[in-house]
Amino acid sequence: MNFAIDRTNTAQAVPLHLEPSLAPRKFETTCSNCNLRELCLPQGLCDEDLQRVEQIVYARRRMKRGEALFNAGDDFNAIYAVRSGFFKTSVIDNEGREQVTGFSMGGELLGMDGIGSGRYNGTTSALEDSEVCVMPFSLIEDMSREVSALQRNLHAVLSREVVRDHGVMMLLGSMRAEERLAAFLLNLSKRFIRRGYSRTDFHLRMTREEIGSYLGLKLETVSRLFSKFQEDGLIEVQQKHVRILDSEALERLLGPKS
Amino acid sequence: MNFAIDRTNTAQAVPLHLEPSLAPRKFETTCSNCNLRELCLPQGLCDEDLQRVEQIVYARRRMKRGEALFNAGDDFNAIYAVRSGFFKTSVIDNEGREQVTGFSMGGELLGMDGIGSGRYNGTTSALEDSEVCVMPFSLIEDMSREVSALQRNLHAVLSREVVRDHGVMMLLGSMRAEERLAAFLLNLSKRFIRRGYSRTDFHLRMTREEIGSYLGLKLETVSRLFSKFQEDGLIEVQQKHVRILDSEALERLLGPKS
DNA sequence: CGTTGCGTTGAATAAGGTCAAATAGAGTGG
DNA sequence: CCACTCTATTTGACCTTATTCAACGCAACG
Repeated sequence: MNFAIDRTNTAQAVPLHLEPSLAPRKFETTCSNCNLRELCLPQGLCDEDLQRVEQIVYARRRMKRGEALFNAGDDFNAIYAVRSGFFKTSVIDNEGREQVTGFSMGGELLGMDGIGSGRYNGTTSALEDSEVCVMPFSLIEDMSREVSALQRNLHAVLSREVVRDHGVMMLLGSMRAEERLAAFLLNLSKRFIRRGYSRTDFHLRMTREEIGSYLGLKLETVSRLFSKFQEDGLIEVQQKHVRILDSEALERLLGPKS
Repeated sequence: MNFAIDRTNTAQAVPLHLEPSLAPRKFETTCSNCNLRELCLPQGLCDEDLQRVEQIVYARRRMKRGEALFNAGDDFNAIYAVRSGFFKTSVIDNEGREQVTGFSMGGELLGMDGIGSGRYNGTTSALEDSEVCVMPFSLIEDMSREVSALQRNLHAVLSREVVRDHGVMMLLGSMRAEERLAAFLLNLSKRFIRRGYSRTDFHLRMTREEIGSYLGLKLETVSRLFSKFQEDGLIEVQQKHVRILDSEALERLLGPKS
């Protein structure tokens, strides 16, 4: 296993997929005045550190719905922070089966699966028109040697990704279908709240099939469960729009085996 | 979410669970002459860096079978490298269900799930008498600011943990029971090979129930599959001893859906 | 040599998957 | 703006897989 990452070029590096027009420049929105700051890599940094860290954002990239931010196997250069929009990440096995490993929204980081091997392990694509901050990883490494608060945050972010994944394993390995969907909805709700959206009303950006893949269920099962939750008065669903009517009951579903 | 890690004490830190007898000292076996070096944190380091990095190993800890290295919720101080033995890590949900998230053997690192929150997220315990190297995380952070090869390795290790977890999600979310067990056996085999053990003959240190938890199956299902694989001439099982007779056939099981 | 934990096996059951058909929307080009 | 297509979703009927419940065997250990 070889994880030589090309770090001969750092600040000068121009990832191939970036248009020249996206070369380094001052952005209207910097980390300092980004409203996602406290959910993102610069979380908790003091002003001075923040000034330095925002230099890491080498570019912005706008994505259209359906577009891939990176594909499994692509050379790893950068990690990305979601500035707006919604993403899914998935891995494909030898037989072509897709497993969605996560959905990402504002402030969350993408591409960390590429650090270890120098190639992205999964494919990440936009589920709606989106924008990301491009952060060349070599810059992050350089700067985190100097700004220890950044170093700490980077480690924390990586570690929390591991913790998140263990939660998904629990979901996939130990929960029944109903519980999985309830956990999924509550998790989305919680993340929307932190971003200032409604805790009860939201628009799912992913299909039933993508939800199913993430939850280890077939799309028909997901659809049936949505209908069942609706019949039971827990939620209201119409296509991609969901309203949570009784979140306590959803929480209870996660509870005792019933 | 708060991930303040106490780093007021670094080299002086004496984690509470360490006996005074385990205070820093020269070890018979250092990283430099550890045969697991290339599977572990110091992978690929030059001699000079290695000298410095082996200072990180603050102590060794011997573990008896069944003993917990750390429990979910314990304060996070250190990550651990397995020097010998075998471990399982699991998380427990609100309703007391256990999900095994991984099994670890020589050279693999434990406890990285604690970095983000300052508390270990899962419980790791020894499945046989074992020994670990104790590496206080604050030392690792300090040194990885100075030794960039260490920094790179730390990031790589964390990232590979994420990749590994995504593989498990694929297994749990998309594979059928037979495929899961086949994948499990082949994965163990591969890891044993790298450590110089037989690729075909090994002793499972975990129970059927623990295998089942890891694979998202019930222990009876695991037992039946072992029997079936044996009937089909793929393996020979007797209790915890397994011999792989036809690894190509196991590989094929992972293949097309049959 | 009984106890205890772990593993195996069988029969019945339930949960979710598969297959199929109908419907509803969203997007597209005329 | 409307008709048309294509895709996503819903729902039903049936089937398969893995679980549940239960009994029994085995091996280690005091």
